[in-house]
Amino acid sequence: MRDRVTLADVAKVAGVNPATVSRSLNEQTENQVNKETVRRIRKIARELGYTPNTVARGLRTRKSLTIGVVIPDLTNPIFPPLVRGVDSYLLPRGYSAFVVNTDGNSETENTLINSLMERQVDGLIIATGHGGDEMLAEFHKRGLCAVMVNRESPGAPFPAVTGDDSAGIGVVIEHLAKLGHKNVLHIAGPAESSTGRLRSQAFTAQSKKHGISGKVAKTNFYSIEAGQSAMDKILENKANPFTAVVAGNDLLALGVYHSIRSHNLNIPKDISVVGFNNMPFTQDFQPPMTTVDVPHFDMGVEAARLLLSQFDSEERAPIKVTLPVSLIVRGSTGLVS
Amino acid sequence: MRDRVTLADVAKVAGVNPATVSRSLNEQTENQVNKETVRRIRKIARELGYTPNTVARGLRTRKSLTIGVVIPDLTNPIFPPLVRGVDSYLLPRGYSAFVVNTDGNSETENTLINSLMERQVDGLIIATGHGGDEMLAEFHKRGLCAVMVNRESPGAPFPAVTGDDSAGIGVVIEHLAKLGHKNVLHIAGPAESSTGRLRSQAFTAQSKKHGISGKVAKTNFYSIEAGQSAMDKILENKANPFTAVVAGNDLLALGVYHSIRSHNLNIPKDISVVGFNNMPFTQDFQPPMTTVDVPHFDMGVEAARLLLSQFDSEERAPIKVTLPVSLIVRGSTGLVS
DNA sequence: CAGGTAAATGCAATCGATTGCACTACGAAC
DNA sequence: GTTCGTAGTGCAATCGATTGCATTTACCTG
Repeated sequence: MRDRVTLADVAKVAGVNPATVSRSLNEQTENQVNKETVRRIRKIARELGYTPNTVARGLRTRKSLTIGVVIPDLTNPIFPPLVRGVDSYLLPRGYSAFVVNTDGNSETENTLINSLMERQVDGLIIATGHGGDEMLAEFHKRGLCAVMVNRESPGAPFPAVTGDDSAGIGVVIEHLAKLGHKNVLHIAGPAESSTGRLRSQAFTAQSKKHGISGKVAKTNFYSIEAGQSAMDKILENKANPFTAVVAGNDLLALGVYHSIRSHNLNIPKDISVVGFNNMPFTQDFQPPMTTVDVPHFDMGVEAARLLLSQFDSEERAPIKVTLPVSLIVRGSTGLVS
Repeated sequence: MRDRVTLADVAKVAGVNPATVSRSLNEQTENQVNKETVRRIRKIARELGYTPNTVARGLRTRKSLTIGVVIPDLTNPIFPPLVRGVDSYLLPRGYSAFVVNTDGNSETENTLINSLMERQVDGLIIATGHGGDEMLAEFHKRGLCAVMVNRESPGAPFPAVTGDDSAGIGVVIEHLAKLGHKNVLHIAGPAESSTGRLRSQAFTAQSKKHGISGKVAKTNFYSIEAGQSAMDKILENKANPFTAVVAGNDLLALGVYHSIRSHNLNIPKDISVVGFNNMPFTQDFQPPMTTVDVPHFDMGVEAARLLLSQFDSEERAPIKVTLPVSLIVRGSTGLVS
């Protein structure tokens, strides 16, 4: 793209100083310029096809109007809605989002965050579950603006937006208790992720509260494969008394589906299964999945809102926003036979 | 983020000119500087925590190392793999991707592409199905680098990467013919999209070739809702002779699932259904969906590769890359009863 | 009519990095 | 002992827009 029209080009045609053009085109400063001149300059700018150079502006103003969004993996279907939520708040306000994928690798995460800083992002929205806590603390000291989403940040007092994991697990256990389940298995998400830990803790606490015998199996990733292999291991042990499985998220739950199916067992007749997130397509699985709806789009909106609100205010309180979740009962849970 | 370390800061500490620091830190120019000096300066830069300012560099070099990726909607599960493919090629080469969503709205598309241009993207990867052809032609004249993916661009001779739509529909029809289907319905994607048109044309041609009576129903969007309502309308007409439905993509096919189910019919016993794309989770639907696998990740890689290759070479030939597709037979297609 | 005020515009520095050109040494060649 | 080449650095312009300050012009007031 060559021969771009610059402020100076417009100024030359209009016979004025570039400064005047700059002021005329900016709504904040146009009142410093004669109304008639503004009209004339705007017209010329339009005719010449002038487009401001955001890069040059960013250099001078020290604002890039760009936000970095750090997620583990875009192909996990909970993230696209979250990103869209972020976008929906940022775009009308002149901001754009840079989305990067860490694949759960904290080294990759460091590299990518650094690359985002080099690109002068004004702030970060971080949705990765684990890693980089010491780096975040370092960044916080240096005055970086960031908001955590779907996670906490023990080391750095950034604001955080999360779903109500604890309450979500609560309604799940309550639901299973009502159906008569006494022995429930939790396929927990990775312990390095705060959602993994929180849901696991809540599971143990709530089980006890409802007089349910709750056991926990661990996984290293939030993925279908991890869920399947964890469940496979459980089912190999013939003498398992479980009548229901609470998975750390929907992907793990889907892995559990695969495992149960491959062992010629029936959901929910033999084993009930519950997911977490209500990601797209869970209602189309066989059977439709009972899960906990988490408002990911809204989480994105809220995170973006919090981040931008930090730019104005000097104080940076470690605000915590917890969004309500709700149980979606479908066909994967049933009465104990 | 205040108090960033700049080249000048490093230069002051090292007691040299900023130019020398710049040359020392750049692999292309470091041989212009004394080896010992380079070593010293690099050490100081590291100790001070210097990070280059990509914005400033971009202003001077007229390269942003940024690529704009224009897609209709990130929540359509075929796009995350495509974006990841683009990323996987760009990142190791120092580029980053700006992803924007147009929601199939060509006015939004214009706005967003303009915003990307203002941000000085070095090139564009465009995956939106329709709209903006005259704008693309204009951009092409002005020397913009772009690659179309999953679509053609009649108005502008940009390179394009697509799946082999025609061959895909071919194997689908062949498959259905073998199963004995004589009356097949095509729920076509929007006519404004090149995939919609191509698949529809291929359907008509291939049906004729195999002696199948092929009818076409149109939709305005690639969405579950559009597929469902289109199929609802068909099924209201009691006297329909169709034994199989070929949907324009998997989302439309899923809508067809919903419609068929709500009419208390069975897939594939009453009606066979075929999708297109093999998007994630199609194998987990009830029944698992027969569909055409399109290598979206590879399409992203290929698009990125083509785009970057344009930067070097002066000539910009309208290359067309067609990636092979393959039929994935699952449970949603069966013999005619 | 002098003096003051405000509106409108120009001037020039600035943001941070890159790069063509000029300059200084130093060693080699004649 | 000049002259020349070359390696190593410095100087200063540049990218395009923004903005504090200076300057001009016009108008108003006493």
